[in-house]
Amino acid sequence: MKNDPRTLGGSFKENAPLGYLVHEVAKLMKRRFEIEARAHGITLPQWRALAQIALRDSVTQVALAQAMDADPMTLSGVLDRLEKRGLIDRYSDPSDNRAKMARLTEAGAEVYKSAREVGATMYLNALADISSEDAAIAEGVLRRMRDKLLGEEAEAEDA
Amino acid sequence: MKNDPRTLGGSFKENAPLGYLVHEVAKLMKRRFEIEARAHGITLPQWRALAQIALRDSVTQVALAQAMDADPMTLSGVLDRLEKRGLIDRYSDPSDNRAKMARLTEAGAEVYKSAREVGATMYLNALADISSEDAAIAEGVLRRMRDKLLGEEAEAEDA
DNA sequence: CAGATTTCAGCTAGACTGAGATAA
DNA sequence: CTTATCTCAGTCGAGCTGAAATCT
Repeated sequence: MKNDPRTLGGSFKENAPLGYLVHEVAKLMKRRFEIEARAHGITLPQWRALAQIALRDSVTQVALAQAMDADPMTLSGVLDRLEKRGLIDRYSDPSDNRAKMARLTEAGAEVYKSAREVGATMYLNALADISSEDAAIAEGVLRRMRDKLLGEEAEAEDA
Repeated sequence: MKNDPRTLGGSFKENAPLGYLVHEVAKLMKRRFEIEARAHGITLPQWRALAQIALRDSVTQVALAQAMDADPMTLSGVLDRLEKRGLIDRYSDPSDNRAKMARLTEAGAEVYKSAREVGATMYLNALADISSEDAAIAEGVLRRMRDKLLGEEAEAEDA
């Protein structure tokens, strides 16, 4: 037993504001996903990379890093691990020898597929008994929060 | 420039589902908070620990770990860093010599206060131009997702 | 005795920074 | 020459595991 959610019960947990809830839900989803995906030896960032590659068939690392909102060096590490496990394949961009492209191997495509099922199952389960209207509103709220935060980041960079 | 959100524009970002959005917003809030809080040399988990201690005046590490949904060993590390920075103080529970209690030092209380302002500002800013009705619905949705995920975790432990 | 609480030692993946090679 | 792309080397905080010390 790593942590028993059944013995929590405090006033704080019940009154947690949106910011905390976002954090908590993200943490729980990450943990849950990684437990399920452990059989394939992949983590959430690794799965996100696989998904983005699958979505685009083949990408440069710059594009991948942007899509995943990750540091280029961080991404390099993630791809190293995926490559070592034989899930992806790196080759230099024929139109730009500086750039490297990443694509899924067959094994990678399989892992991606089963991990996607794991993720989808968890996701649908978490959303069960939530009306699609409410889900849509929540989605809109989060989207606006994201855009606001992204905007602030852009501003900070200009300074 | 670590990452430029202004050059993203892809179909995925615009259609990201709730699960992804939760993850993205959590990541952005974490990053933003840590940039602002760097002056005090604290991270998000450290701030969360400070907040939970402040909220309760003094706590055992077991209780803290539960409140933060963290591993006891992970928490021990977080507290080590806070103690080394002189922000908290550890002493053994007079009623149980195995347990150690943590409480804020004066410096810790100050850091907590200013970090709370940073967090609150960021939070209010992110929620600007979102109606309180929508925010309440989003809160409810996230709360249900959290409870569902917690429930699944409890089930998994029983197996 | 069993069980709770903390910590030690050690591991991993991720997120950074600064610097450098290489190519556009 | 300047800029972009990736990687090396190194650091850090976080999150684990297994095992031990200590106390109830």
